[in-house]
Amino acid sequence: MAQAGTVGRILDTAEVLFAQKGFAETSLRAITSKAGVNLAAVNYHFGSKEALIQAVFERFLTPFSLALDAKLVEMETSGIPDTLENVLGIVFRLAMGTHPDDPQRAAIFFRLSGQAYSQPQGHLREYLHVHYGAVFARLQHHLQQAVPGVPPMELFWRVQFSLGAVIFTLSGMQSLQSISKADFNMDASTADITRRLLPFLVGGIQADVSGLLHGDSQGG
Amino acid sequence: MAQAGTVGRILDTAEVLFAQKGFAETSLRAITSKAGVNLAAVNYHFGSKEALIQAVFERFLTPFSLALDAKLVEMETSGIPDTLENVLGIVFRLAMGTHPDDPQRAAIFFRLSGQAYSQPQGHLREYLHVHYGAVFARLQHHLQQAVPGVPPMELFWRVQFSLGAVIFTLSGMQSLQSISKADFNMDASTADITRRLLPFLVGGIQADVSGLLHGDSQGG
DNA sequence: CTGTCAGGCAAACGTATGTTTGAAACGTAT
DNA sequence: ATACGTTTCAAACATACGTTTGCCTGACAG
Repeated sequence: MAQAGTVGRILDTAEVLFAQKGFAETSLRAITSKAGVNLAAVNYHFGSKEALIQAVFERFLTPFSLALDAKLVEMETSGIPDTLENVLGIVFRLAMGTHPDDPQRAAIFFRLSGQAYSQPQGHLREYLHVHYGAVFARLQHHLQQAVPGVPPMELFWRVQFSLGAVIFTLSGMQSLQSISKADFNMDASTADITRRLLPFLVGGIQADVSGLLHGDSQGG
Repeated sequence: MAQAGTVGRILDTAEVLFAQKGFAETSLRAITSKAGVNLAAVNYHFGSKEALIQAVFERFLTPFSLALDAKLVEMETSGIPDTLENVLGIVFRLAMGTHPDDPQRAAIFFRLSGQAYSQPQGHLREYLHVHYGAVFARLQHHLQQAVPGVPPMELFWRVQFSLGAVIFTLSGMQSLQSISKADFNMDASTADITRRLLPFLVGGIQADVSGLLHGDSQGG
């Protein structure tokens, strides 16, 4: 969280604020004042606010994407079986561990992803699909190996459902924590939640496909 | 979609725009111009933008909440067993059917819920918890009957995961549809997705709880 | 006809935002 | 020391927003 230059400080601060409050609700003035840099620095170094958002994602997703790809390849070569637990475990550990120094970084990662997907126009969504679609396809392929009984189309949607469960939960974790604390008198950390998420996702993805025998071809 | 008075037209339009673009990104000018009413009408009839948001939710959630409560009571009295399929089926059919004339209304319902939960400050979230917490508790109770083997704390989180899967997917359905169409050359309707969601959620909620034998007490 | 009042209207107000500007400060090579 | 490209800075700009204002309309009661 203590990058030297102006660019780094802007990215560090923007990343946190975007995750906390969303893109539209985070003003450049809020970023620059908290980062201790001049307001004009954003437009000078990045060009626009939208470019800054893109830069934040690039800094986040590129290392994650590369690491995930490497881990999946490593899994193939070393003959580790394609089980849901293995594949999803890789994703989770990677998301949690891209920045081991900061335990809250994983929450930021998921919250940012959630903000990106929630974007109405979907500019960012398309950007993500273009730049990181290959890794996503490889991930989906491994999941498909894990559950060959689930048609590809069905798996596609179940991955989306899983994404929703992860991102939505971790995005709203602050509020949910207060609720769970009130109802159950218990605290819950990010690691706690991800530990609970894994069996839920496994159960959902490998659920029975009876009663879904309609248009589940696997074209294109 | 064609309510008579100015108030109704504002609510109808605001509901759609809020669901499409979110609260902050939807200006009063956009609402009033699309609704064909004067800009000042919102502040005149509702007092403020935040009050309008609250009014939109109230109009949406009150009938849904009442209907859900009635359906759950009806289920108790008529002796229908508390299975996940039954309970979740009620919720889905109700969400789809609160406004049978408009098939897209269900998507709006879920998207609005997603926007509410994504709200950073959580004002709306607290409002929802206060006004509709009882129905939610009853729903959770029935789910608990369906999966007695899952500890209450675990069930609480799995319901949150399920909410995430539902809301996230249906919120981003427009973008997802284009992706699924590109990758699988298939279209997907809201009814399609909810049909796919049910087995996923059932599988996730009733998943094995082995390996989660930590602090799963059920205090307060 | 007159008075009253809720509702509708165009216009303006104050504020916050993203962006741009022009000058000052800095580092570096000549 | 001088010149030059880069970076920083305070200030302003244009725009969009939520909200408020003052006037107008139209119906209805006296």
